[in-house]
Order: sequence, then structure tokens, then C-alpha cells
Amino acid sequence: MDQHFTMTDDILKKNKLSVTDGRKKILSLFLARDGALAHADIEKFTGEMFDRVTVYRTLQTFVEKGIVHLIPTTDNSILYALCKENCEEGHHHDNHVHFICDVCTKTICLDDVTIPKVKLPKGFTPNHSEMMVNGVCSDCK
Amino acid sequence: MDQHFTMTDDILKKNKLSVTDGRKKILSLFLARDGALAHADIEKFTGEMFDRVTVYRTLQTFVEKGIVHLIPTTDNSILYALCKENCEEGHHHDNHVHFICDVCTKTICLDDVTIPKVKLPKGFTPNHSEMMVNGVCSDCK
DNA sequence: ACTAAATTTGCAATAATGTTGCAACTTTTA
DNA sequence: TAAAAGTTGCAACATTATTGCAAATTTAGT
Repeated sequence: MDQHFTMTDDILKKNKLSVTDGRKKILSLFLARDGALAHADIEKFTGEMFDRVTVYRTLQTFVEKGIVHLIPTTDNSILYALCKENCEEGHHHDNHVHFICDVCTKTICLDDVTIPKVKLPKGFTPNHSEMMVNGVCSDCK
Repeated sequence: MDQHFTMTDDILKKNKLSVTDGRKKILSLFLARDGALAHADIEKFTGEMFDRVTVYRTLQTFVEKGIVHLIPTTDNSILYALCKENCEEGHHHDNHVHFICDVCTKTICLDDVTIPKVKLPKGFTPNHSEMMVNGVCSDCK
């Protein structure tokens, strides 16, 4: 399949999920891509390989297990990203900045860039933050 | 209609848009609400008053004119918000933090909270940032 | 105030996207 | 290797979004 075949199995097993072709393929797409993927992207790559429903359910399962996390968008799509550093542990995906490249349109997890704290107005209590920066990524500069 | 009736007309005229019942009503919803609205919210409030298509097109027009701006979400919906401070000028809607209340689920523009700059890895050039914080808002605390 | 031009709306059709139940199949467990 | 557990695909359905076009409304000019 590709060079990630053992890695995908490991991640699935670690999360107590059955190792199936669909999950391996979708996981390998994330590993190969290093940016975020939307449901539509995955359908494009997998073609007629799996049913649409399977893709939906696979992504949902991955989110529940913390294998991928969601990235907010303004265009009515859901973006899913697997973060290199964190996916080993399966948690704490949610403290880094996401970068969206205006040129290649990839969404990249900047695992090393922590979201800064902001001072909120009186009466507001923070719980969790998301931050997205767009611009030009290191590949497109 | 409500106390904002002149304000809605002013905003529409300032943006060279025909003053119609649909636009006035939708704009007045934003003015009355002070939080963000999704397409579905607007349909709920307006009921059978206007066609769904009109709501879609009105929101699209408002975004193009800069009357409202988009807020990213992870739940496959588009949120639209009119920011109190900026809507007079019709631009620069995009430099403040958005707060999503976990209790009342409202999304609120914190017009006074500026998005902090972050240091990006080598090779990345920033252009624009978005930041969302959720937690408990001042009404729900 | 009245009319022509420009703009906006609603309808109908269509497309795209997401969800559910269930039977068949595959993977895991022991 | 067989039973149990988990996963998949199909079909049907639900929701959400888009397009073209004719009718209606709003605006601008007189």
C-alpha cells in the first residue's frame, strides 16, 4: 500500500479499533499529507473504494478516539487533521495554531506554536481556544 | 417593526443596497441579537416570511458588502456576525476575538480584544488571523 | 408622482451533503 | 477455527445549498 502500513496498524490497535482497509487507507492519507483533509478530499482520493457512509463513520470514529481533531472553517466544511506530535498519545491535540496557506490551500498544524492567552472582558471565563493564521506556508514561499 | 428600523435603512443605503423587507428584517435580527447567527437561526426567526433562497442570498450579499463577517466553526455551519463597533465603517471586521459561550451557545464578538501576534516557524508568512475562545460568557456566569 | 430601468424575490428544479437501520461481511478473541 | 464483536455497504431518507427565470419590488430620472 505505502510506507506507512505498519504505522497505521499501530495507531488503530493502540486505539482499540479493528484494523480494516478503509481505516488504514484513510489514516495513510493523513500521514502522507501532513495537512488537514475534508471529507470531500478523502472521497476524491479514495474514489469508489469505500462507501460514503464508511468515510463519514471512519472520520467520526477517529475524532472520538482522538486520532484526528477538527479545525474550524468559515466555508461550511469540516476539516480533520492528524497532528504528528500528539497522535502517539492520542490526546492534547488542541493547543496549537493552525496555518492555512493561501497558495496551496493546505491547512497545517503548527504543533510548536502555542495559542497565546488573551485577557477577556470582565465576567468572561475562558475554557478552550482555537487560533488560525493564514498566509503563505514554507513550501509556497 | 422594531426600534432599529432607521438604522437598518441607513446601513443598507450606505452599502448601496435596495431597502427591502427581507434585508431589513435580517439586519434587525443581527442588531437585536448582539451575537452571531447561523442561516438556520435566521430561518427559525423569520419563519415563512421569506424564501430560504432569499435568506441565503441576503447573507451572501451582506458578507460581500462587509456588513457581516464569517466566524469559523467546527460543526459544519457558517456563523455570521455583525460587529457593533465596525459595522458603521463597513470594513475591518476581522481583528478581534470571538467568544462562544458553552452555556447559552451564543457567539459574541469581543470587539475590544485584539488577536495577539504569534511567532511562526521559519518560512511562514502570516496574513490574517482568527481566534475563538469558548467558555462562559458574562450573562451566564 | 409616474414610468422605465435596475434590482430583488419566489418558485421549481436540481445538486450536494449528511444520517439511519439493517443485513451481510470481516476482524478479533479465545 | 468457531463464536462474538465490530465494521461495512446498501437503500432510503433528511437536510442544506445552488441555479435559472419570470414576476414583483425598489430606485432613479423626469
